[in-house]
Amino acid sequence: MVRRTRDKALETRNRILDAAERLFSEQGVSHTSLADIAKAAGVTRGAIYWHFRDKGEVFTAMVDRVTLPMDEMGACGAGPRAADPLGAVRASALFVLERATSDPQCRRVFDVMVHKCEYLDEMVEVKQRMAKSQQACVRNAEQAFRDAIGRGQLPAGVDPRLAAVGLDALLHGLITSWLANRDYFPLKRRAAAMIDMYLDGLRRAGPASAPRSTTRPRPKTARKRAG
Amino acid sequence: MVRRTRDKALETRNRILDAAERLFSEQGVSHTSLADIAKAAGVTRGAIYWHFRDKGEVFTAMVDRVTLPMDEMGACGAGPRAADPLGAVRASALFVLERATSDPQCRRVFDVMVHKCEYLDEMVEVKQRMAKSQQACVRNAEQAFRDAIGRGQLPAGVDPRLAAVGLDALLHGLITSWLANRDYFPLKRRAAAMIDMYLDGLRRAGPASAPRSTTRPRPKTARKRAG
DNA sequence: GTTTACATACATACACGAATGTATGTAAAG
DNA sequence: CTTTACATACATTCGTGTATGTATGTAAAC
Repeated sequence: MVRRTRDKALETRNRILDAAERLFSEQGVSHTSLADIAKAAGVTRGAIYWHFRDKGEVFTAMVDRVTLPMDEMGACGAGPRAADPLGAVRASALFVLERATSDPQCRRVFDVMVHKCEYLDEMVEVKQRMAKSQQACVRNAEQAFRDAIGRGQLPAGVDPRLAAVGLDALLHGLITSWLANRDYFPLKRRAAAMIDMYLDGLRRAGPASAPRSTTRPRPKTARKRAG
Repeated sequence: MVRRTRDKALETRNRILDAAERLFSEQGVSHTSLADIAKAAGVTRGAIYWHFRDKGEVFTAMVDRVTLPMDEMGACGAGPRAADPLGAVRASALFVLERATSDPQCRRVFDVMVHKCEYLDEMVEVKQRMAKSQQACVRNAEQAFRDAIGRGQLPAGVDPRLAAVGLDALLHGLITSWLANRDYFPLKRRAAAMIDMYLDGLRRAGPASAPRSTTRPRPKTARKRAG
């Protein structure tokens, strides 16, 4: 069995990536050899070396096939012309969690990216892909929060940047924890409640929102600079 | 140079772990060989095999040396007898972030655990260590929130479990994102503001905290079960 | 306080498989 | 007939595990 037509070749390429996706998710990236992938895909290593330069290229190609959870955040239109920016953020966040928990391929690949690979210098491409995804998420949320303040949906005391970074961290933390142990928290069922809890907290924030805690640290005479 | 006394042997063991910590953090776990570690520690592989069974044991020993960020959460006394449970949570959370950002060894090891190793079946010990740390954090926060409701520090509408999981996710997400890219957000400087934003949100939560968003999805006739 | 006997704390050397990259073969598509 | 899309074969490196050597600490016997 040798040369197939162009589309057959593409199909072979996808079978390789499918196999890589499964094996990476089962055994981790560095513990999966190209021989393993070839065997699982029903081809030889020669086929892999024809389509990709090395394992790193297989990995990035596998990642490039899917839409990451946070990518949904930038997609959902929370632009300045949206009538309900806060609602858009809510919908986007729910979409992110929905995709992360329900789309099997997205879930598998993201799990590999978070828990089954090591980020060294050679992984810059994938790392930057993730960083871009995150930055888009934060920027979008920040803009939406700013708009929400302008439209009176949020009090002026809210720091849009802080709120956006917090939302991103919350989503990221939820997804990664849930992927590490799905019994830990029923993320799908409680996703809406979690997002609403966070957004409601912003909505009700007072202008001078200082905690009234009694054990709050007294202001020291000399304050250390924190970087 | 051969057999040193007992304390010299312990020193050798620590030098091996120090080298492993550095190399794991620089090159990742699976891309670091025992020969690399031995060379960096100024010993031979024989010394490593004397102190540890294999690389996995080196890794877990390295992890066991340090206190993880979330471990601080369980340590800070937020027990039922605390007069100010919410303040205790705040202090604990700040302590977690402070340790994660300021203690170089904690930061390095946690970075390795999060971004520089792959969690396969063989890594159960370390994975469970992390899970335990997280569960203790959530349990502690949940109890504190419950106490806070009892003492009137939080409105009764707050779901303690939800708030605790959210806080843990927020902390975890902040730390991991910051470790991946420290320029992304000045975590040390804004840690207190971030925690206060979250806790203030809980404090001001109304009893029926339904979002007033106009783009909120209409209730469908048939609701999908979310698991 | 030597000597004996053994355990400790490594260093050295070797044997093996595993993984990679490359070079080459080859049959079908265009 | 050339290029494509692989398969096959080979060379080499790398990492591991283990076996073995060996000098020292250490404790007891005498």
